[in-house]
Amino acid sequence: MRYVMVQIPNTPASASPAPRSVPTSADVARLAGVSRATVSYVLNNTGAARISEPTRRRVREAAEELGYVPHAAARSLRAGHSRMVLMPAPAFPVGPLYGRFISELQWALGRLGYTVVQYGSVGLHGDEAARAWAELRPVAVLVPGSGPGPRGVALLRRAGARAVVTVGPERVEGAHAVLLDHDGVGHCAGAHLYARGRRRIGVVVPAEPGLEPFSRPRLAGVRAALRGTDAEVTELPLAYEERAAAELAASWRRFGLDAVFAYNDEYAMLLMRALQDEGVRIPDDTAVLGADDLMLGRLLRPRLSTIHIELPAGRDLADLVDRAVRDPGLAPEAHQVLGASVVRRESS
Amino acid sequence: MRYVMVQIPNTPASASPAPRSVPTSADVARLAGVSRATVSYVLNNTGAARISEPTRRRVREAAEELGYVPHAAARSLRAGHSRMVLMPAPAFPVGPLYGRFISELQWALGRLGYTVVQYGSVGLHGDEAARAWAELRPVAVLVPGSGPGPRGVALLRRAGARAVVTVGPERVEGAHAVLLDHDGVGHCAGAHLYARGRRRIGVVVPAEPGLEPFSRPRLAGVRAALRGTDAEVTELPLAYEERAAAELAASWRRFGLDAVFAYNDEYAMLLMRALQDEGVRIPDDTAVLGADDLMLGRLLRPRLSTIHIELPAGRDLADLVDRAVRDPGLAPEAHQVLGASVVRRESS
DNA sequence: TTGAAAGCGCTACCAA
DNA sequence: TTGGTAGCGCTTTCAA
Repeated sequence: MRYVMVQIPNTPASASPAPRSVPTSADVARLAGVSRATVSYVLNNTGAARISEPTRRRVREAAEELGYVPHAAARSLRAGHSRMVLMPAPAFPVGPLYGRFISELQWALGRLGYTVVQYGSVGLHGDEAARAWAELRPVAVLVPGSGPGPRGVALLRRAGARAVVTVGPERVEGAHAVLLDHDGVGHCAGAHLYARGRRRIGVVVPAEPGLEPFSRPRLAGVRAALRGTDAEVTELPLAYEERAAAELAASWRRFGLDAVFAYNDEYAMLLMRALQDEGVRIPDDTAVLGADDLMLGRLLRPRLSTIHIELPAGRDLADLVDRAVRDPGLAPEAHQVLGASVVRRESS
Repeated sequence: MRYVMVQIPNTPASASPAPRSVPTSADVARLAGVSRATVSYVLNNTGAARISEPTRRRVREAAEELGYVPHAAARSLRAGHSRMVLMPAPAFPVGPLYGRFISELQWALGRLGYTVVQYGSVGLHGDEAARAWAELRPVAVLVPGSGPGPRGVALLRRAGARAVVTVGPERVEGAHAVLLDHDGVGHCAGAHLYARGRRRIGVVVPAEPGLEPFSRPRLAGVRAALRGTDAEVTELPLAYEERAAAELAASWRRFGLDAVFAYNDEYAMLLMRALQDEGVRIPDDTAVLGADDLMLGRLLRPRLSTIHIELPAGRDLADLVDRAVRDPGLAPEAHQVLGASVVRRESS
């Protein structure tokens, strides 16, 4: 079905008024009968007690009357810096876990006086994206997922970014890094399944593009956990579609797997359903393990075992950004996020 | 468990170099031995063939060498307008449906030469938020959910926004509106359940804050669909937690409901599981109907009936924004989004 | 073919 | 206690 926009008749009253020009501080000054400097002093509460109360009132009233709003770009141009923290909007589909993390982070940065802006750099890649971000002269850049290369980071720093922080699986030269330990997630999964006596272990790798930075380390972590044991790891590419899951399940017995780590809870649900439809018993024939500890895992039957992931607290990350901004000489640090832990339920 | 940041020792090589000042077009001009005007001409390809090729090369090389990146704020200050489309980041948790919509929209606006910026205005409300947005002097503002009031819209327009578009359930004076027809979703749900012979119909209303703009109209739509019939509607507040669902399910028989419209597929899954655990047969005792047509509905047993929602195509919305920007005199239009349709599976 | 200079809106220094 | 003014980085008109 094709979506169609249907225009609804407007009430005559809603015709827009003639567009006037945007009021500036000069307009406010004129109306209040003072200079632009005075306006600036009053509206920013600088030079504190040095402006008389009547003047202040006149200025404020004039600003109110004109609907004056300061021009952020002009202000930061003059100031030579901004309080903007730029966050490229991630290209991959974000789950609820990550969404909450972003919210919390924005809130924490807001408390510290920063303005968080998510920039949709669709279609831009690598250094090109970094260039686009640099044009905005953010005071800090917070890049989720696999970000710019070292050249991009250098570019951003030259453009005045006092901190570049990547949040993802790998470290980038010149940038602070919050390393999301996806290897650890995989390791945790592998160790758990091994401890449960499983030896032929499948690992789902999403076919969707953009998830490689997460899926690769998770797979590698499973491999690492089982290295030197008698267990065997099989990589299972899987698209997030019913058909793909059904096909995988149809050839399941051929793989001879007694366990599968399904990348996350959503893929686990998809696969588990397909396996059940195929008559595979869970966990008797095959154990299924998810990750992210989403609500839906608790609602499945058998209840889904999962890897609980503790993301960095938004406050901590905000503090890191703030520290780096205040002290740009601060050598880029790498921080390892801890927090992968098994939540065993019924599927493993 | 508390998350902890662990600092990893740095390689000595990663110490940051002395921070130099940000190169400007004047620096480029100096290095290339030309004037700033020439630099501007070359880097923007203006005044087309009027600069000699050798000069162009010198300028480009100088820019490259310095890592020059133009200053967007200075540029738009001079130009008197920007190409920034501001989108307040929604406060409510966005589902995959909405996430895809945003992506598509960003892409489409990007194609039209706009820069999409999501602004995290956590903690700001109403006119205060509008003021914060206005400071950025966006050329257009695209507000998802329940946005600013008429005063906020007026403020934005005075600050130079050539288009204010709300995407949500209600219309705001002075703004273009894309009306997401949540009433229609509820209506569709009510009509379907009635047609299936159900007469005592529950409607889940999420207890989570921020979802009211969607849940209220959906409830109202169900009521509207059943007005004048012998069917009865019961409002069921429900938090997105297992316990809450279990409690609701425990007292289910007391309600005597033979159908429930569960707000969306996720709440439906939550409730359906609780009902099944309670021994309620679906759909025999109670029909369950979700909304949003997510993948997970297809994976439930019985398969979840749902309301498929066709969101506006990003391209269409981008076109609306573009039209409004090009012709600011354009009277605010309201567009009704069509596209609620039943997908009957097994749960109803 | 290139340069000089004005000015976008704002703030901060210095003078009155 | 208030005003004049320079200048942030950029583009664009006018002159050379």
